[in-house]
Amino acid sequence: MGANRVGEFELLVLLAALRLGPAEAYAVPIVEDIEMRTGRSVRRANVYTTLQRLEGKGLISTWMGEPRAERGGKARRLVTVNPPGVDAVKEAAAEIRAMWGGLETIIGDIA
Amino acid sequence: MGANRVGEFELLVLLAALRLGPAEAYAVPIVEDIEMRTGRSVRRANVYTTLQRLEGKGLISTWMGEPRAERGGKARRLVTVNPPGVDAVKEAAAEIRAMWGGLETIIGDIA
DNA sequence: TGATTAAGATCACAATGTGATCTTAATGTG
DNA sequence: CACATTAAGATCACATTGTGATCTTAATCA
Repeated sequence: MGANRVGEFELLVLLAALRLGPAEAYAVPIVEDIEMRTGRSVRRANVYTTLQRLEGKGLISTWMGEPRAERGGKARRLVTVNPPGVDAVKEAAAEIRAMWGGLETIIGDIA
Repeated sequence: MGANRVGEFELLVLLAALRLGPAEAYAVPIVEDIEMRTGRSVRRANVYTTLQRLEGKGLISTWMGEPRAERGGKARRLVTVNPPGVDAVKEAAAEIRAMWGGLETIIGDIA
């Protein structure tokens, strides 16, 4: 427990991968998901770096998909979140819940 | 907007300082607050490091309190969260809400 | 054949996280 | 009075994570 704490951006990538699902999770839509939801700008390169680190920790697995018959239809590196990755996400959720508790009145419009 | 993104641990320290309030926020209870709520173990030294960095960014201000007539009653370095610090916390809250939205069914027991 | 497009990849450096270690200033005690 | 004890503050180095610059590859289109 707690052995797999992830960084802030790593968590965003895990969440995007979970939302997209194994058939659709690869760097480009991961970038789009994070950008659209948070409004911040994300480099594809940084997603690759992070995917490599997450895979190194065993939190995700990746594999190359099939090339597609479209312009620029290069094979995609698809992503699936492994059970330890899901655990890390759940632990992050628990931590967030614990730390934000009771602050609504102090900060205002958290909820 | 978005200019003051804080790291994961920096955010935990800001939240603890907000919860404790200016009269009670100094390193020792900040450590206790984070440990009790998250269950993770926190070094006082790391809180000092983080307080220095947060103060460097202008997100908090600190000052030395009065020594107390108790054993080990050394002056405490008290902490107050400045308006930019509150903004950073609100931005973090917004980001969390945006990124976690719609994942309840996928992950299970988030809420 | 060369342009265009979608996608993948490496690298270096910056920012943040974290453990080891030490110091200081107060009171208690033999 | 000297020394122990306690609460608190501080510095440092190193590990981990975040991020921009830059380049490559593989597909179709003109």
